[in-house]
Amino acid sequence: MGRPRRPILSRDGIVAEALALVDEEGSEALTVTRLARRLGVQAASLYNHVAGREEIVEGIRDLVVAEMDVSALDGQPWQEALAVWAKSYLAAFARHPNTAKLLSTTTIRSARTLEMYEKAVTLLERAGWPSDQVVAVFTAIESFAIGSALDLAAPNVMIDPSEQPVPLLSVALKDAHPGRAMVAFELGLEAIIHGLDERLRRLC
Amino acid sequence: MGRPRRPILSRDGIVAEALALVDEEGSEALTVTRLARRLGVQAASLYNHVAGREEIVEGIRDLVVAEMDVSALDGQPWQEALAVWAKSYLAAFARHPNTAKLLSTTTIRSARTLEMYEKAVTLLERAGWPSDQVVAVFTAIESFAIGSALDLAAPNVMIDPSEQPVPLLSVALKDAHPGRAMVAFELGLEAIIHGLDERLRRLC
DNA sequence: CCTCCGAAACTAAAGGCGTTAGTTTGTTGG
DNA sequence: CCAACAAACTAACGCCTTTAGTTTCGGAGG
Repeated sequence: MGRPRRPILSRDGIVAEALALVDEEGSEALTVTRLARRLGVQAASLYNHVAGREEIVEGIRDLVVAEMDVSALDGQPWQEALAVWAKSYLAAFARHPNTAKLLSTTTIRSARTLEMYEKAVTLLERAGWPSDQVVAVFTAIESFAIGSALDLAAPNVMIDPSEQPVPLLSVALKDAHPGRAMVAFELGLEAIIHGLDERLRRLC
Repeated sequence: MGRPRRPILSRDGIVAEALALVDEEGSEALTVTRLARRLGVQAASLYNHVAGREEIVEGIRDLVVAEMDVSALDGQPWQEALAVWAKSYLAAFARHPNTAKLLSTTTIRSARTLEMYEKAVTLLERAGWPSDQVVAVFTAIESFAIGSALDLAAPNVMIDPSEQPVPLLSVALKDAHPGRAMVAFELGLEAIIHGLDERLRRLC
């Protein structure tokens, strides 16, 4: 016991291991105790490097957002730029599906995330969207992306045969392949951007 | 102690109180212990009526879904039907914003929810959507609605002045009124349904 | 070289969580 | 009237997050 010859822990190492833990065992597995066990250390030791569990979660957000193609938001035209960005958004969550639940509701403080929002606002303003609609447009796309990310990780619907029957649904879900969430996302993304495009044209 | 003269608990009463608890104190407040305290009872007593915490959550889903206008899915045309339904979907979550986080990821077993899905599938098949796209279309709309519901309950973005500045974002968020999530939803819903409409017309 | 300080691990503990097992007591059908 | 059952209870287990105080190591100043 006592201080080790070489430090075992670091903030970045803790966050990275936390992401690995969530990837491998799900979001409920992210407890300080289990994380510490993986790191070969007592739970209390983490508090020398991190203020608490919440800071770890926010660190995970930063790692996931880092995998998104934020530079796509510099591109032209805005429809294509948003589409590329949104796809990279979902792709990041597809690589870390279990993080979606963890990140969907907590307060956003991550600098990288704010930077991403700033770029999106810039893009839409430049494209000619009225200032009072810019946030709504971006929010709509991100809400769709978050919802799709959750769907990606969602357990399958359970149909209870003792309840009233749902024949069409049963058939429709029968040939549900993995990747069905991805297909729905691509379809919806195309539709929403198409619809937004038309709205902007009507405004001019 | 011992059996009371008149029963204090019931499955429905427990679930109703759980929804009230989540409404008033947030989704993290939904613990068996705190729920029992509100009901004036020991935690273990709930297990006489309910298999566990998960069943309570699924009961909450049933109550929230019951507030949605499922009958709208019987309407015509499909664009209007889906729009009315989706608005009632979000309205239900607007009345119970804290439930969104609770319900966004758990396995769906609620009979009312399955019934709703069945109606949606029926609607879209009748409207002429190809069978292999029906689930994707509906999933896209529901993902958007879920994402918007989460946004409704999300705490505000925190901008840390010590980090790099985000000028446009700061301005854009400055005049963010309550109801901004609702505005983004209406805008996105119109866009996505418009886009889907066009896709269906191209298919025919 | 020694001492002292801060860093980084530790142990111990408080207080909350979900859940199970077994107990007590009130109600009711035979 | 009493047996069976229902619905509360207490006690306990093994988790959880976090705080407080302790031990040991490395390095900087004398």
